[in-house]
Amino acid sequence: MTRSRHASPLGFRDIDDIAAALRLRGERFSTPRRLVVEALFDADGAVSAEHIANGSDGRCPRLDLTSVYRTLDRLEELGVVTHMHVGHGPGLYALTRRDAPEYVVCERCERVTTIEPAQLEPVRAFIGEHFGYEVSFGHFPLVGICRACADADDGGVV
Amino acid sequence: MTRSRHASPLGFRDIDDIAAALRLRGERFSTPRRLVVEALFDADGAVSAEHIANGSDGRCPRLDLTSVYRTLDRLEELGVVTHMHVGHGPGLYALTRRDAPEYVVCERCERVTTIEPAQLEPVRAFIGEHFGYEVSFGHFPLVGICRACADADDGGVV
DNA sequence: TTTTTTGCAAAACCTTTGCAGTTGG
DNA sequence: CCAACTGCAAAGGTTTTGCAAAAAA
Repeated sequence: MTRSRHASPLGFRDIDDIAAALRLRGERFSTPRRLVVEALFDADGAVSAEHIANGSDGRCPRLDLTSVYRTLDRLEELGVVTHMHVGHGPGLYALTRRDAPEYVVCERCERVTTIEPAQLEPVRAFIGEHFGYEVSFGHFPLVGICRACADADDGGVV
Repeated sequence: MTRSRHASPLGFRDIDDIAAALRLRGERFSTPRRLVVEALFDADGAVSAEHIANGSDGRCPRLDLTSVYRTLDRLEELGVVTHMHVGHGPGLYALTRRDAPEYVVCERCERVTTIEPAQLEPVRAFIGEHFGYEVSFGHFPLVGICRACADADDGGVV
């Protein structure tokens, strides 16, 4: 099993890895920055800046929202963080994954499903061929109705 | 050619049609509302509330932004208007088309391409089958890079 | 005349900017 | 010590809400 040290789903293995990347660029790894990164490691999926600023729902000390946004911006420039836009809500941030996932979001319940880019290759090819666009669903996810919500409709409306 | 009176691409044929629909619901067809509707008829594609409020680039009198938003909301409830979200910008409004078009937007130049829903049926089927979502691209359009911008990249970056 | 609609002001929401003080290295 | 970072305050862009004045029917 001589696998790469980067076999994990994350581009950066741990907090120290990210701290090192920051220091390498002359940036500092302050307490607020550490808290933001920890919040992202702890998070179950993508979270809003406010979620992080509020202490990940009480799991860590509160931070200033501005600092969180600034930290997330820096981390995104570094490639450590990626954000996406779900519906009308705030931007959602997550640690960058090496395989750059794409998403489908339910516009009813906001459920987010992660998809491996390779699985969407047929869609990308079709749209490229027929309409001349190179589409991607990492920043602005696909939007639709998930099966559960569709089934709920059947029960309620029909 | 005994086609339906509704053969036009619009669900409502003209301004009087919309005025009638409003009055039918006990609503009034005021001057501001008429101006909003005229702006939509005049518009080349979907436009922002601000574009309408500012008089569609001088082609009609200025209106209060709030009233424009309220009018657009009412018209949307009536089914006369539909809005969509393009990138990070403001919502864009257009008269509802009977064939409910879908869109692809270039995230670089904001070019919006209209697509007949039938043409995207293969995409819808694929995503429904593989991921269990009924997707649509009328409210949150597909996002990608158009050919022109992709070609520009080739020139500049390579 | 009566009910709806308007316009203005203010606020809500998400995000960015400016700046003085704090902190990491 | 000094550059980088933080927190606060304020503002920017989009949209919503409250309310008194105006207008439609």
